Amino acid sequence: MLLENPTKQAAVTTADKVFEQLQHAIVEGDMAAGSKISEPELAKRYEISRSTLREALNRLEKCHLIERKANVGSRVVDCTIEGLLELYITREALEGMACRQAALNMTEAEIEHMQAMLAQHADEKALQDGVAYYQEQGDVDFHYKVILGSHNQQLINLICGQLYHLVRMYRCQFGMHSPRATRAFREHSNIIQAISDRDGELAELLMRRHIAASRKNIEAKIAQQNGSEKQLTK
Amino acid sequence: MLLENPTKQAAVTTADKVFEQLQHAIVEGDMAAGSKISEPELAKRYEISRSTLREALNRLEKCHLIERKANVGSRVVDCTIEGLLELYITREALEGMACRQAALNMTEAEIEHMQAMLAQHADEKALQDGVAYYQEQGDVDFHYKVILGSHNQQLINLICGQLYHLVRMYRCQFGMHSPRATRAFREHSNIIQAISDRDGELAELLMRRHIAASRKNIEAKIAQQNGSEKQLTK
DNA sequence: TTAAGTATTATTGTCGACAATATTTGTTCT
DNA sequence: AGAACAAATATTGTCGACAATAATACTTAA
Repeated sequence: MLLENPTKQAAVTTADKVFEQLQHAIVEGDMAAGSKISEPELAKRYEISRSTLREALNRLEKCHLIERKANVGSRVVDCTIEGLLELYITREALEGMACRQAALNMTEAEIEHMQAMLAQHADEKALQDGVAYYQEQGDVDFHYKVILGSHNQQLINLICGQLYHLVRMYRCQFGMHSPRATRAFREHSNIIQAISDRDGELAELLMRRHIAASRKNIEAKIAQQNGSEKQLTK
Repeated sequence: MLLENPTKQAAVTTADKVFEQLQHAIVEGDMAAGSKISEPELAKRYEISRSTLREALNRLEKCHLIERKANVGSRVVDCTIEGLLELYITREALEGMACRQAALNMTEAEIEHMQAMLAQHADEKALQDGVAYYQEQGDVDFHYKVILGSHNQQLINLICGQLYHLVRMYRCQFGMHSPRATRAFREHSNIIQAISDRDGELAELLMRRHIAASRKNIEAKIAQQNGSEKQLTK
């Protein structure tokens, strides 16, 4: 089975479980982006006390899914185009470096495993051409493997523990399903090659271009959406 | 007056104040790195309830100064050489990108202000040659200005709100006072020039080299310390 | 004496109530 | 009628107590 987030550990406390539920609700848009959060109401809905709810809210704040102001309260972050661009620029920096480190630090076994994963995705792609889900999951898996391969706990925490929740939120809310299957596959392949060659500089460059391409793809889709919306409301 | 952290806002709630005190205590080493945190004891010492202490602990965890395990408790992060290297590699990625964005997004007024600041530091340097404090503060100010100049809230939050607390902690605990005054000054000068020329690519490259140089400087110092320690214990 | 198991203690997680602050509603004056 | 001020309401911040889990100390058996 493919993990949603390779860095997360089992939710043992009730605050953990509520945190995960709220996380899903925010990412999927069940809790509207930008909406205010009422502690008494949420606590009642999840049948927990405000203390443990606040504990859960603190974790949501840690991965930048909500924002708190003293004596005022919490709001779900809102998804803006500016925010999306900022997020992808940050990803470019962090994942680019992670990829460079992966080229330096990954074990041969890890590299072989990633190559096998890519081959498997290639088969699935050939089989279920057009079905975006596996490709989507494949993309996420690929990026996680590279990040973990950096063997840099700081980078791993920042990207997997914080940024990726926001990335998933934007993907859900803007309805992105990474439809650049064949091109992304080729890019992944080239990146793995660079890592396998232990060419950190090239690996970083390729990863940055890969993410930049993804960003531009999303930008185009948003521009397109805005265009059709304008036509509808006209 | 020079701000310690340009992104922080006034501490209004008592949890905020305790958070700041604990932050100082951890950064300066008054709370030993790696030591366990007893909630009842700390709450008693600061004369607050456990609830507000836990609120403060949550913020400390947000900037990676403590680590929590469910049903076990919190520990102050420990300063290892590996952690230091990971931190600087992450800085290289994030501040490099911030510098590139600053070259694209800073206003002319901001650039002029930064040039003026550099000139002032030059005077101070000439006047108080050898006094490292102002140079240290100058370095911090310079980096903050560049980061804020990126106009990228994501980068600003990550670097100023999270990484820099750890950076200060390492600087304090390892007794670093950035003694590469003249060289750092020249590097700052070149970076500002690149920003002023709106050359994002060069700006990023120079910033990355600047941070890498700082990292190597610290590495050398640590190696030197270890050497003398070995001699002492021999 | 050591090891394992059990009982005890201490620490963390969760709860409901109160205090302090912000927001809303209602009133009064211009 | 609109704006400014005041009262009432609701929300967040803080507190102390209880429940659940982990760490410790003790007892017992091999």
